[in-house]
Amino acid sequence: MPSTANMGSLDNDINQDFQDAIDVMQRHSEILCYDTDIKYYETLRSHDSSMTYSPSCYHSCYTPHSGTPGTPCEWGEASPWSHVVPEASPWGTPEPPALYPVLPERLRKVRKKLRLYEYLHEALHDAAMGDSIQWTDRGSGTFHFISKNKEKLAECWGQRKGNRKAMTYQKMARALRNYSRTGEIIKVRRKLTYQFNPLILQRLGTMGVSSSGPSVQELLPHQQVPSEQGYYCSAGPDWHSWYGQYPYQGEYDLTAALTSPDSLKTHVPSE
DNA sequence: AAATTGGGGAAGCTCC
DNA sequence: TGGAGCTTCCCCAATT
Repeated sequence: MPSTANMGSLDNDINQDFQDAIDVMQRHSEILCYDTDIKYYETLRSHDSSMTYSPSCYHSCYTPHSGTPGTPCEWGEASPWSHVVPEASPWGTPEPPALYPVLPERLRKVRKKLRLYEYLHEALHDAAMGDSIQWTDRGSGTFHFISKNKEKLAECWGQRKGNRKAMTYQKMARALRNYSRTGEIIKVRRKLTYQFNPLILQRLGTMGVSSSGPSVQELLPHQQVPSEQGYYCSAGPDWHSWYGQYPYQGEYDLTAALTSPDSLKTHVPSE
């Protein structure tokens, strides 16, 4: 098990990196609208006005009690979940406003499309989705799907995206496997279990469910994340130290994969 | 043995 | 118009 001191050091490093990244993003990024969310809301509203909306199935842009359906949520707002299911947050209280930095009006106009890993992170904080997806070890970003209801989560994801056909767990898992190559999420060798990249987790935790943040590659431009590399080492040497710190490390055959010359010549985090 | 889960190739679609 | 990020289909292997 990792020492608390080491983890704290890593946290500090990551926090500093993310602060820098966020500063840059706030200066340069254009945030694009979740048009698919709006479309989904419109679909729901037209089909079933009595439907109970889960914030994971129907994104927070609609606040049932506010009387402003379809209004895109703004970054300056507190947790959107707090409108819908105030008790749902695992933190016990609505998200502190600090987690949703107030951005200039110009930057709030539009946001990028929601990405799957963002949706999953969102679902993990949604009590209504607790029967479909749960944290295995929140500290390490490990989560698992509940076998019985995993299809429900997938369906919600498909609805949220406005897919032509119904999303299934199989298809969602296929998308998740693609994350193995880019490093956002990897498969844990445990049934229905996956793990967020800690940097992604940190960004999601810092910025709520925004999708405008940098990719792993953007965050770690000095790292090589070649798709040709093995699936467990796809995110480079930082993952080596990362796995060294969290549970399930013994379930990975990482040693061989991560000790290749290529994987070691890049960034190795200081303690 | 059957069902479930995991994995990947490949083509297609939508959005930026 | 090209690339990213899925989505969809299909097939097969491994695990339960």
